[in-house]
Amino acid sequence: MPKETFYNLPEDKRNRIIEAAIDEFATHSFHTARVTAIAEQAGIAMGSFYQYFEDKKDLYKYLIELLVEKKLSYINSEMVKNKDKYDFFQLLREVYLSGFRFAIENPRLQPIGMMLANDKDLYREIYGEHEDRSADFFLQMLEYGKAQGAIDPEIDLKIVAKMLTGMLYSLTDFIIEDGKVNLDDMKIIDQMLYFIENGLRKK
Amino acid sequence: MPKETFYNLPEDKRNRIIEAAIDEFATHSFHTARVTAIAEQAGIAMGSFYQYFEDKKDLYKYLIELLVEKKLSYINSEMVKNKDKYDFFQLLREVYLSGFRFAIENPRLQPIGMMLANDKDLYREIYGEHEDRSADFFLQMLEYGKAQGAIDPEIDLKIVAKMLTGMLYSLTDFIIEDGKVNLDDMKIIDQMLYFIENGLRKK
Amino acid sequence: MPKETFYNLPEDKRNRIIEAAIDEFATHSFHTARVTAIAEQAGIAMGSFYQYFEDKKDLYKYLIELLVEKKLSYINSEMVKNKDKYDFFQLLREVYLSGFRFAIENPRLQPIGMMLANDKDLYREIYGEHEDRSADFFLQMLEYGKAQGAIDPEIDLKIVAKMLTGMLYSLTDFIIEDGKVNLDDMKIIDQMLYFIENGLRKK
Amino acid sequence: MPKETFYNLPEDKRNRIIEAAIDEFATHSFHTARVTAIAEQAGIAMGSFYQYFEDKKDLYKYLIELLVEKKLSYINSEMVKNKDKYDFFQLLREVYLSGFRFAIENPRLQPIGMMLANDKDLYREIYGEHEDRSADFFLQMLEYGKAQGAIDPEIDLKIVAKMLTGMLYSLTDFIIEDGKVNLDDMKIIDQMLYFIENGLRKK
DNA sequence: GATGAATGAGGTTTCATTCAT
DNA sequence: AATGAATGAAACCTCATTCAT
Repeated sequence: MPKETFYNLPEDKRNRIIEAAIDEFATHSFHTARVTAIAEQAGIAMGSFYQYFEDKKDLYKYLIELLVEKKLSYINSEMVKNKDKYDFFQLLREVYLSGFRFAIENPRLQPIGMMLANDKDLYREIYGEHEDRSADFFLQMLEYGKAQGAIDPEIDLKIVAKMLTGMLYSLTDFIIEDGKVNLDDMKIIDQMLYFIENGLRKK
Repeated sequence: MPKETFYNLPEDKRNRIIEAAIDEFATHSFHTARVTAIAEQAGIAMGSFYQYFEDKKDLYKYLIELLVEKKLSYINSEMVKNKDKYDFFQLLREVYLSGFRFAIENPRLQPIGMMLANDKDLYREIYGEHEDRSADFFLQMLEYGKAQGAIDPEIDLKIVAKMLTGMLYSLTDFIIEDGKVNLDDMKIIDQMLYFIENGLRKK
Repeated sequence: MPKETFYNLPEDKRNRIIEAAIDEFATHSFHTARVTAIAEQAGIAMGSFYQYFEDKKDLYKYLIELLVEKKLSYINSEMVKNKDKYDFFQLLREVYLSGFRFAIENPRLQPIGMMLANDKDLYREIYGEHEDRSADFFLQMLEYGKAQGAIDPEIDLKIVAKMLTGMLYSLTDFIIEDGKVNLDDMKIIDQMLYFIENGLRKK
Repeated sequence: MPKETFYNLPEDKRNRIIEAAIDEFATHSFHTARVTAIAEQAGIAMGSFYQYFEDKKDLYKYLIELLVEKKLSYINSEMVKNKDKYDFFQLLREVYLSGFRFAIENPRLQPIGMMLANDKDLYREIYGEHEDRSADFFLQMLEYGKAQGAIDPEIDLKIVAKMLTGMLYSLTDFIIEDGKVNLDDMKIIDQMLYFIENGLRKK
């Protein structure tokens, strides 16, 4: 919740600040990130920062909100576009794929999320007791898949949701690290899907 | 690489320092961890700390080394004991299981590893360019399994190694969070294995 | 000495500013009082403030002047109305009484005066070397009383003037703190007068 | 409550810090007093300050405690020495006199007390709900005097206690301002006593 | 004249590390 | 070798005042 003043800023400057904040939080944890660095890089005076935001945490929360929103809209738009065309596993593929695409197009955002996930106190301050939102998301998908009869009913969905989350993160990391992955040949996705599908599909 | 003096310390005091360090680094990132807190909790003088270690990072590296060693020996001892009795999937089960057991018995060590994994700079400083040691470990296992003919040859092992790593971390986290998981009923493991095995096994 | 612009303001706005300033200076010392708070509460823009006043001190001086004026006129009007009807002690009673009444009716002004009295530097900046204007006032009264023959000639008027000042302040504070004092029963005044009169009256 | 470290300091340095603090708080309110100035004047590093005290308020509270203690012991020693020799008014004289002496010998302490008295929030933080400790002190004395039959029973002691407090402060201020008052000629005290005694004594 | 964003000096506090005993 | 005080470089944040529209 930035202050009014922030929203009144010319878009250009507002963006500079957001970009600077992303840069800083992508390379530093919340605690080691320096307000000074953000202000400097954004080309504003220290004092100005505090006219836009209550404090460092205020900016951080705002940023997280922004990123989540961006990512969700990104993923959903893909899903919504194709919802009817796919069965559960194709849907899952889309989710992973859009996740990867998002990460590739916004490589600085990945570490921010990872760092937040690792600062339990901060995470709780932002999301309350919601343990893990990503797993929740997968859990819903899985329940949908189960209802469709696509998933082996023997399988504990809660555990699989956790596993899918972990895999998504690891692979995303892998893909970004690698840098030069070309998602279009889809091999990595297919490999992964092949693995998951065999693991889940009802026989 | 602590200084000579550290190794010359009576075991009792050395342990107190290590325990204090674990406590601090388990609840704080490298940067927010305070040397003062460690010294205090260990019951040594601030000045003494710098007679045992070069600086904070020195202690940290040493600690990481220690933990890795401890974990590896933990896992390996289990494996070695049973190596001949199991096929690849049973081996994998043992690896995961011992990973969980280790985490449950040493719950403070998990967050330390997670935090390190998220501080790329620090990670690199410790492991050089070695991207991900856990994935390396799984990769070796997978190659062994492939050689045994247990694994579907279609599958890209490098990717699966990453996935296995991610799953292991996520599930470990899940198990620790939950707190009251009783590994003895093995259900969670079986669920997971069921999933993985279907995903990998040669048909 | 506010700027021209201030005096040109519509009375309503001018009053809002004065009221806001009183509120702020009644609850904060000169240094801790915030211009921002005053502007905000008065409903004017920060920039406007500096078009009305040179700076914070400018407003403050103006305010003090205003308050002194208000208080003096308050007291004098009572006195003047009744001057001929009373002897010295009755006059003194009126002074104290009107002092109390003023404080009760304007409870926010009391702390402002107290705080100023305690900031010697500020006080001097406003009143120059005039040590203590309240004592001066009492001194004049006392001299008048002495001339009338009402006061014991043995008594050093300068000292008594100081004492009367101190008592007035303390009692005013006492009365305001108490909150629910009903001046109409006059008991507190009579008690005080009884004490003072015995102390001063010529025998 | 300073930290251990402060008490372990060589007396010389400890005194330098106390002196510097007195200097700063005698000329600035709690809020405008600067830790920097104290450290500088005491000739210690900024960081050292925070090894001796929790924060600025910690030092301030300690200082107040110190001053109160000093003043009380000062007054009491005088009283105790002479308790049996004097009747109520002589005792009162001693109290005032020792109050003046204390102020003259410790002229920097007076403004500190005055400023505290004017910062209601701070005062309450230090003394809880105790409205006014000085008035309490006088009230006890007056009750003692009344019991002895020295004081006119018509008089409301609570009010007089307040008045005595106010007078004491005003006169102390007067005396210090004046600078060159020679208490030994006692005239000022006698004047004041003459006034008070007439006001209170039973007739 | 009015507005409110921009500025930056200045203050408190933290903590890794050094130093003196 | 052990101690623990000393140091000072940051970091965050506040607010009076100026500036640009």
